[in-house]
Amino acid sequence: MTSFQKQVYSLVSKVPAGKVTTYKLLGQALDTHAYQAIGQALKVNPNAPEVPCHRVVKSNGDLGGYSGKLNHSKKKELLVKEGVKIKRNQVVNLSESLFVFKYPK
DNA sequence: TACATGACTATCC
DNA sequence: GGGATAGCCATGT
Repeated sequence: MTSFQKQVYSLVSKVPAGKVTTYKLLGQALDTHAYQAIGQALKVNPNAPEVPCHRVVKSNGDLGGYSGKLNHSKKKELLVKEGVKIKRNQVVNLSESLFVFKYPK
């Protein structure tokens, strides 16, 4: 496990239930632009329950691939149950459900 | 070391 | 609003 992944997992695990974050925000929190690398870190996520990767969406509110192309549509319903409104693989009130990291900088 | 890949983002049409 | 293109960074071969 790389230190980069640790940072990603650490941040994602900080996202409270009913909230979501974006790859871009994570990038900001990590002070990097490795959005894709973040996605990859999550896809090889060894700590599935610890790291709620289903709470990470794309910057435009789209769910991305973790529950879209992949057969994980159940996670979408889980988000809805947690309070996040989802409409056709996309977060409805992104601004409302968006969790912003208060990172030092 | 160099090239290819991807759960992305921003921009242009 | 939707599709195509280019730029990004971390990983794996």
